[in-house]
Amino acid sequence: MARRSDHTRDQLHQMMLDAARHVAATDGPEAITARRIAGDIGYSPGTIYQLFDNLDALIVALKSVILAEILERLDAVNLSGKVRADVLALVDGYLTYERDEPALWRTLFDFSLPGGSEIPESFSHQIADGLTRVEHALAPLGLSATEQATAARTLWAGLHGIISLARSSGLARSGVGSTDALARHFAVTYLAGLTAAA
Amino acid sequence: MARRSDHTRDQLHQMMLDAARHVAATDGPEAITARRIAGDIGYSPGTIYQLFDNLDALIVALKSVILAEILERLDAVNLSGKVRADVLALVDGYLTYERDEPALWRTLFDFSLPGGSEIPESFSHQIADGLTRVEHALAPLGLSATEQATAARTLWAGLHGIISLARSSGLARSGVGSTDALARHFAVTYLAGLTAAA
DNA sequence: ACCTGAACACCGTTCAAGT
DNA sequence: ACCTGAACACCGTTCAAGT
Repeated sequence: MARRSDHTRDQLHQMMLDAARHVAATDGPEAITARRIAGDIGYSPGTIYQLFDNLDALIVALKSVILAEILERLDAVNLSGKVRADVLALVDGYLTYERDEPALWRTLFDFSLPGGSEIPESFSHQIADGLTRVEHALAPLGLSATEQATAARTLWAGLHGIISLARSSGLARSGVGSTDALARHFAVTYLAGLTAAA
Repeated sequence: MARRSDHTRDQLHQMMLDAARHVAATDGPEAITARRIAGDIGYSPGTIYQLFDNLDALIVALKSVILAEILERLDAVNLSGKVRADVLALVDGYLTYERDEPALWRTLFDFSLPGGSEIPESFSHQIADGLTRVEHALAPLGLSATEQATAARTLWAGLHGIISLARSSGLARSGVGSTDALARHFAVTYLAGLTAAA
């Protein structure tokens, strides 16, 4: 058998990404295999390699989809102009995504690609996009461009670390409150430090 | 062939851990395979399963070794009683380990185990140990026990997030300085926020 | 041109067989 | 009792063969 052309190249690409997202969300990123994805869309494993260089490339593309979903959450936040409230709203949006789709969050951050896999251009671009949202929320502080960029990155990374360690090593324990409380404490305290220094 | 008893059970356990550490440090955690570890110590793959339930259990044991090495770095820091300097010294110790042994750092944090793998008791205990070091550095601030525990966890997780994202997505870019600078900025600013609030 | 599916070189893990 | 190594059920990836 061969030569079906039931779907265009773009359709096939999308079907594979959709299948991969579903598998990751349902059974975790480690359940993404060439045979599984191909089977789920009714094609043979070999077909994947017509659309992607290899399975890692498909997973990287999926990561990009997930990151875009997180950015959507951040975009849904209406900025009030009050820095503290706006940063907390962004933090909440991020926390909410992680709670809604823990397996996808894990696919994005917890599932590292083997060896010296390159960070694709588009990926860095998306991260920069997310950081821009945070910078907007910080704008009323009137920091210098460098300070603002540094602050956005620190907030982003700090929040990431709290969620990451909470998931993998039970960081939030006995009396220090929930992960959410820790994340909010971090954001508020860091902001206090920023303004105290200025 | 069979029944060699060239080594005791404990020796074999240690040899496997040593081999795994060497493989991870040299070729990364993904290079740890049963055949590779067994071959490196001159045994057959099956022997591994006499010492460990499965390969993941061996990797978890290796993670514990790596975490212990990090704790050693923190222990090597002499506390002066000046909070800012002491916290920065701990941060430096941590950053130094990551720079000295990036592949081992990756083995500990970047290499997640499949599925619902449990966090072993001893692991949480080691993390708590590390947090205690940070709490000691914070002691002069005279925070309540809860505040101190929260602050130590926030510093630990925030630093982790900065290193983690710096490695995986080029967080430190254009004008915001190095990962080290970002880490120090975070620690100093968070501490400023802590004392400003008090 | 597009797709298949068998084949290759790997995995983790098990377990009968050997000493 | 301890260890082997072939075997099983998986991987990712390739590519001759089919339409």
